Amino acid sequence: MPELPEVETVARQLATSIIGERVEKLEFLDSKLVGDGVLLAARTISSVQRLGKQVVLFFSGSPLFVSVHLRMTGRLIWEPKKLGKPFAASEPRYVFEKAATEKSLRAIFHCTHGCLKFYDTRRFGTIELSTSLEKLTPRGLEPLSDACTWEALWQLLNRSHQPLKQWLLRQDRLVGIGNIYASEILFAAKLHPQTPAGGLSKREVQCLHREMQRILQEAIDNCGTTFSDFQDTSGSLGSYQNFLQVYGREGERCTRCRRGLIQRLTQGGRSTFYCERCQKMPRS
DNA sequence: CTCGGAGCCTGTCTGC
DNA sequence: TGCAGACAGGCTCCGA
Repeated sequence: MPELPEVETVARQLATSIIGERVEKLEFLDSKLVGDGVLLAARTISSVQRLGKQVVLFFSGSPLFVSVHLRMTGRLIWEPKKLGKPFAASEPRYVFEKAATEKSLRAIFHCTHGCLKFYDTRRFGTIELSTSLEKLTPRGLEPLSDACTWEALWQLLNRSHQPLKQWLLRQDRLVGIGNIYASEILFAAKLHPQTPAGGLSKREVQCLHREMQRILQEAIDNCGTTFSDFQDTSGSLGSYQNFLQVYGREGERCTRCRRGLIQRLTQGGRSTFYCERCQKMPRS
């Protein structure tokens, strides 16, 4: 369930390992993944960056970009040749359990000094090759960019009748926010998830904007969120799960007001968590 | 144009 | 113990 902070973490840590690596070939092991891997032959990785929820590899020479979308269960793991002991790109101390995960190996970037392996249990992830960075760049606003002022957010929210929680998940408006952080941001901003997105006051938008940036930044500082009950706790080993106030806490008492209980509701087929007491629906 | 729902996919958990 | 069904969820597609 990588969202912006998890993808940012993966991109940053991957950058420390693979910049300067020369790709020999890109091998696809899943019929769902297609592309001309030969294009990458003898190209050198010059940069790794996050664009929305995608990890994008930049190459030196004529324009060529590889975008990896991790979706739900995708993981990128750098396995150096010499060390013999592979490790997660996002966590050097990670003990890799080969037998358990080899089945989900979907693609391999063969490089001079090792392999960058793409694992994806549920096969939702994608790898895309493009000569145009513009094509790969998501349309939505980057929530931590200079362009994302509260006024810009207000403009985007304007006129939408969609419930706020579902609006936050729309990548064509705002990129990077997923199910976990949407609940956390709304809790922090004391906004009910079913509040119509376009109906917020100026003050509420300012608060939403401030809390969104604070939570995403704090999550990045903690290397994202990892759930211990997740199939195997590999990939990014962040610690932000220790800071989650509402997500996955149905029935628990609110840590803020200490009186309300955390409720769960389904919006657009996905779980939303909120405090029944301090996230009131606005009077319409 | 906006919005909601189905479908994609597989491992885990729950109930019978 | 074994099986069926529900569930997790980012994103695209389709229909209203």
